[in-house]
Amino acid sequence: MSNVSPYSANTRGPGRPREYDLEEALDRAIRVFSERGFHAASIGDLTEAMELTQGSIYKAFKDKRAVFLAAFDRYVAVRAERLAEATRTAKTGLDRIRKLLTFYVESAHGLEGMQGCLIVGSAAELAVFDDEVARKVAAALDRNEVLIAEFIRQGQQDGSIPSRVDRTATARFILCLLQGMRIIGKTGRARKDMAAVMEVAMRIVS
Amino acid sequence: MSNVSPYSANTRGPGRPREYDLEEALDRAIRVFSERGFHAASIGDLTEAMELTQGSIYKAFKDKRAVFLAAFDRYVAVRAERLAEATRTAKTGLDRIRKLLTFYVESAHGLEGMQGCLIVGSAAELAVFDDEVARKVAAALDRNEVLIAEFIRQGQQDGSIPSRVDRTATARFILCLLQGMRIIGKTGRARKDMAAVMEVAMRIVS
DNA sequence: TTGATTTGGAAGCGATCATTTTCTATAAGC
DNA sequence: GCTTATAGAAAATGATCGCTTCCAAATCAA
Repeated sequence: MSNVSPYSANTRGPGRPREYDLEEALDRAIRVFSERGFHAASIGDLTEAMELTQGSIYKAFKDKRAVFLAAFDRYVAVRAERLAEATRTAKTGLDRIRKLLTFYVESAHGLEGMQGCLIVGSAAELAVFDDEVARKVAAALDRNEVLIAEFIRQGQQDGSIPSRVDRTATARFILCLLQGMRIIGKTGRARKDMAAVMEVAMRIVS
Repeated sequence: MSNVSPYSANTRGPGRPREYDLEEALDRAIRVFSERGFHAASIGDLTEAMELTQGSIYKAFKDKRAVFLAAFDRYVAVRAERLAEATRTAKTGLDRIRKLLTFYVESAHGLEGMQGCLIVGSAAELAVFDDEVARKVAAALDRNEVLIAEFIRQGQQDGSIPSRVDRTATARFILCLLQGMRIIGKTGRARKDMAAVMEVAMRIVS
């Protein structure tokens, strides 16, 4: 988790040191941007959530968009690490897929589900009018798709997933399903509803 | 398509008549809100796209949010009608599911895909902080879920879909997939990519 | 025709927004 | 200990936002 952000205070130069933890502040910014989106999140919302003054924010970031980009990068990195953790213990490719789906069931239900996914929100709100964000969103989705395809490949190699399964198409299919769960989760669904979706999805790779 | 909006000029009272078609204007508002989201869409964006002056907009609607709500309602109604059209000719329940998926493949790729879905965008941006929109979004998703479940039921009745398929879970599963396709489509995918996703999905009901 | 009523259009309003500036406090480097 | 550089806090700024007001134009009811 270290060096996730280029703003990490890994080098101490002269001057008064920060009194706050930047990654912690970014985690709070992530919540604000996820819930409200970029445009609806005001600097006031951010200062309140990050527990910083406007001055401190503008010392650390060029502008609101820079806060967003940093929050986005951290969100992608943190989620990737948590997903890696969640799937690490799996014995087979099929089990990795199951753990991946479980990870999203957990994220897409209840309060966390209603908080929403920053990638999904950014895709909906910014993909058309902000090229850099669009590229970041596309890259994050692609990485996920590649990861899923790799899980399927592992499963086909260890015999837990039938070889007739089309890796590329199925990986993209699961990617769509995951993002869809995040959208549905915005309306506040119960875990068991999401778990049922997952069980249906497992049929595809069995 | 008539009487889709309560603002339809179906009764002519006294006063100067409208010089523009309100549903046409709303269709343009739909595009703006879909692409940019509610908060990023300024009144200026709306006047330009709807080809109206600010005065005309505020004559027809209480405020920006009322424009949004009317656009949302129209979007839901128009999409429901188009979907009904697209699935009407189907002979079996399975065929209805196939046509439903095809309908979303068409909507989620290329330029229309990048324009995005107003329901998805509203879920991401407004579901947490606007109760009325949240209810509308949930209602629209529920109607879709019920429709899918009904298609599955028909398929099980006419023998085109196996009876072992769990109607409720599979309907919600397909709903997730459709919304996910809309998110992925925001990044500008090709039709064939979406069609491949659809083919994988068809395995679930075969 | 006349009065009532509504639209179209432009100018103007207060509020809020993101951002900058200004000042003091705190710490590192020489 | 002096310089330098950054942090923190608050006030101020300019721009943009959503919205209102005002007036001429257009139509209906009488």
